[in-house]
Amino acid sequence: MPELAEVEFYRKCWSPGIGQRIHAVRLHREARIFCECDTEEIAETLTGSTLLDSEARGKQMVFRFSGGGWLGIHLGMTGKLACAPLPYATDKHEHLALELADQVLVFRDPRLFGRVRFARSEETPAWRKELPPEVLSDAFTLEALAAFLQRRKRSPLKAVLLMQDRFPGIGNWMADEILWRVSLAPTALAGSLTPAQVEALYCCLRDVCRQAMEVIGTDWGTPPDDWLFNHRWKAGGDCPRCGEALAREQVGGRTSCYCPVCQPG
DNA sequence: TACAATGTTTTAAG
DNA sequence: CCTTAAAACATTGT
Repeated sequence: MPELAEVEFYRKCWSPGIGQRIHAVRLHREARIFCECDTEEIAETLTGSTLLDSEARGKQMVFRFSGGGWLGIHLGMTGKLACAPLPYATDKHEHLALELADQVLVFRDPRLFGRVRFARSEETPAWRKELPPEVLSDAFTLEALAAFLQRRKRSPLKAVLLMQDRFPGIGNWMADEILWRVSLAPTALAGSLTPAQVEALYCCLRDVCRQAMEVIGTDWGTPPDDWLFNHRWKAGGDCPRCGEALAREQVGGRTSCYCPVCQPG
């Protein structure tokens, strides 16, 4: 489920815990999401510590704790964060719970595609330092985009936009939204764009990210009806621009929704 | 029943 | 070494 703006929304779900002491840590040590972690170290470090702050970069979140704890969370396809009042009922898909005085911060993920990383250190851990530039940052330049498209010139645009090492936070719906707005077919090869098309793509990329953060990242609002977003999810939708029936096709291993009229292949 | 689901990673092939 | 495509992962809902 979560892409750039949804991740930002979920990150803030734990903000009620900032400045609060963690009284107890419960985790499913055998869950796949902890396969890169020392779960003993997590419980040991976080119990009695205080949640200091959090930050999202693309789909990668990090929560910082007193005592040097760095908790990295990736939500995968079905992960969610929530803050619930105590007492509360747990369930089998909950893998991590941080109990505060009268609330609990929970991470649940039925499909287990999410990942947790952890470090205990004063310095920023390597896995947090080595992140690609955000799409909305100054470091994300038109030139960098053009160079990347050239490097992946034989791949379909849809597949390229999903590459997190260049477009952190972009996921299936955002990639479709971007390509629909810029009127490029998901199957168009990355190396086939004119300079003008590359520049248009650059602008749409940033616009979609910016607007998604405003609409969804703050309070999970519904985007305006002139976005592809509201029409793309199930078969039978019509293009909000021209009214044509939207098409769905596997591109880059994912179902892509597009308008065959506005985005001719 | 069978398939698809807002995501990565690994493997294999070119 | 680099790029690209496909399979695998685990579970739920249609």
